Amino acid sequence: MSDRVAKTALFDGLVTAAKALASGRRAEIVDVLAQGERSVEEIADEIEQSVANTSQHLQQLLRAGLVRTRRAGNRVQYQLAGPRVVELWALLRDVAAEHHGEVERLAAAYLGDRSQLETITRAELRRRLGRKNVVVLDVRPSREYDAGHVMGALSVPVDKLARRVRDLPDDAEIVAYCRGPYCVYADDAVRTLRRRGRKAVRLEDGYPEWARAGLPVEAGAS
Amino acid sequence: MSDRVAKTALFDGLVTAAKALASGRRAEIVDVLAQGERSVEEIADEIEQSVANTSQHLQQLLRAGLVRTRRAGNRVQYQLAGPRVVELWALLRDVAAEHHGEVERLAAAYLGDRSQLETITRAELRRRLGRKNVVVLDVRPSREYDAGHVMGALSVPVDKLARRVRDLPDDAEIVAYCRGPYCVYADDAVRTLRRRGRKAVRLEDGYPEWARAGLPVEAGAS
DNA sequence: AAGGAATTCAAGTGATCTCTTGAATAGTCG
DNA sequence: CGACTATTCAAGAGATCACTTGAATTCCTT
Repeated sequence: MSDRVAKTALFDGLVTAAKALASGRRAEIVDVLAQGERSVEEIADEIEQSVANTSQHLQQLLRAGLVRTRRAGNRVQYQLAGPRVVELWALLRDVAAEHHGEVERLAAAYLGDRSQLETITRAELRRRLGRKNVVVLDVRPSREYDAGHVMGALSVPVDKLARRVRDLPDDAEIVAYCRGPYCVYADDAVRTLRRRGRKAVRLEDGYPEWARAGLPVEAGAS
Repeated sequence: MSDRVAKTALFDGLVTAAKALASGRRAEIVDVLAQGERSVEEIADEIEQSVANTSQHLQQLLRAGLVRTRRAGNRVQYQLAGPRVVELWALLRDVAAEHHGEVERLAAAYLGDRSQLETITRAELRRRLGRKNVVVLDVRPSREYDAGHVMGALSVPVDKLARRVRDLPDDAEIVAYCRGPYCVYADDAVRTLRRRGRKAVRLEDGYPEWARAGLPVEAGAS
């Protein structure tokens, strides 16, 4: 085999992970799986694609080794193959945000105007953790909270937030977080809370990044 | 604009860097540019593609923001847009090696049997740096050495190694490095040296990774 | 062992990607 | 200012990709 052929094959191989993530739909899948394992149908639902199409995307992620399966009852549960995958997805996003101007405009179109929403870093949240009158709110679906959440956080899924605002201490500073930097839930939560006169900010990214950074987490229902 | 349309566009946008790196040829380009800036023709030569095709690949990398240009004399010099790009390429490679079994086989086909070649980590090289009778050999083309190399390394391009073996101290332990973990130069160098009875090992990765890790470097001709 | 739900497979269509060829452009240097 | 060279553009061929539809598997449950 000539050197050129072998080198071509090697670099084409080294690039499998990029190929696997070179589709917005597969990136969405990785983003969801970073919150915990899911069946094919649940993923299809989340990314709003047909089950057949979703299954094919999952096969590709599987072939690239980014994802693993496990049978549970009569469904197949997919999960990320390891922490490096979350890392890769995060870096990819960051590079796009840093080097590809377009992203900002697209984010604004999907998330709305964020300029009024204050964010804090993981380090800052870490510092505030456990302080009196700081409340950390996990606004993801409760199943994701159960699978793992920031130590001491309360589970209040966005769609239930309006009804539960009154349960939160009046004078608390509220920090909301959700799936990641481009997840709408925390934005919506902060807007809802501020409209009701609460002090609320959002964590700049989400649970997967917090966990990956080795910061304190816990699991289980509230 | 519906949420689904906006979300689709956002995730498609977040994935631009993956798309840009989803081609083995473009990955080769990034790998070369990690050694320093190059003109289109030089890159075309390195990746063994036509100039027109190479130019188009470069335009794609440019549009994704992974690469920058600068005019120098009557040619255009391309360079990587920032250190995150090297980081991304390295992570991509690592994930492929870790999760995609195929890579090992492809690497063996291109690089030959590596099982006899001892490697050391950056940390280990760092420790040996400056010790008596340890010689660090940069076996890349001398231009790449000039652009930046491991502190204290000697420049001996592989194609000149055979002639210069006798200049190396007899009893030295030799550490060779080149462009990265899948670069042939250091492998060839170590094989040549061992055939001649020298103690030689290779650094597990290359100069870009060393520099990115903030380890001691210097620039300029020897 | 049969019924049934979840998942995967297969085939087809339109869009996108890679590389080629040949020509156009732009910018430097004499 | 004009010639020359490096780079880019444009159009086209063949391969690959994303999604659809409809059917086939698989394997749990009863």
